[in-house]
Amino acid sequence: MKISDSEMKIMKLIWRGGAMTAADVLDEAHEDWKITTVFTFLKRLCDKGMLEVSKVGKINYYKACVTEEEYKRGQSEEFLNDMYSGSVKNFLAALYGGDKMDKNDIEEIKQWFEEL
Amino acid sequence: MKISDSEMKIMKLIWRGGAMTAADVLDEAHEDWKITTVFTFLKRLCDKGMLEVSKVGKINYYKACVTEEEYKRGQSEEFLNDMYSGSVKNFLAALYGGDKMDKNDIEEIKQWFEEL
DNA sequence: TAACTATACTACACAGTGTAGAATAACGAG
DNA sequence: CTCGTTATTCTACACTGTGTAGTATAGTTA
Repeated sequence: MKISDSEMKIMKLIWRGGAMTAADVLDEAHEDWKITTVFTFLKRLCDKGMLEVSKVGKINYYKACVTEEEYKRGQSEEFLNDMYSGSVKNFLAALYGGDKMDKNDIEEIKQWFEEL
Repeated sequence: MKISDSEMKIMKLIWRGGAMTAADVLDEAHEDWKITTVFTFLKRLCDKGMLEVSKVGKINYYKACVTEEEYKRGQSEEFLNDMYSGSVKNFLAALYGGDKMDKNDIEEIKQWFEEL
């Protein structure tokens, strides 16, 4: 499920800080948003299956349904499928042609593989 | 530069087949497009810097300005930056947590690294 | 019971995309 | 030289996603 930049910003807050109210999000986002704008984003994130609400009294707490790791993994798999027929190796080979992986990166990755 | 699904379909045709006319694209795409629709897509691809036109007589030939490898690499780097602060290692580690990389994939990649 | 607060609902503008009709330009046939 | 044909450009419209927020509502409290 794709989310927009603003939605991502909110997800990051909630992933790092746990369940939050709309007011909390407004406080922590440091964006020039109205509270109603925040509610719109939160609602859309619920619709997209990223958040769920629990009401405590009249207060809505929004908490993540999907972890950051799950989300990123999902996005990564989708990207690999779209772009490289799902092949991690092809992806690495493509990057190797550019300047995205230098000697250091490669050493680091090799080492990481050794440790598996 | 991001391109849409239809635009991507056209780029793939041109990447694989070399410079083409709008009519060629229409023929090869096997989509239910009108010729004017094809011209719209081709124009947008030119505007996005993906194609360039050379006129031979009254006929436009559209050829790629960006190779498939360049495009994919660009997309991949953008993805890595957005999602994993540019770190290939973090990307691999994230996939490792899922089912995207099995033993075979890992062996394959290890081997690829050895050969570098 | 009137104001306040938290939330939900509705709305609008702007960009990107898919779609294509209408206008135009250039060329060849008569 | 004029007209139809062909290749191309221009213009337009609908639909979706996104950012943005005013307005309505319901529950709470002074």
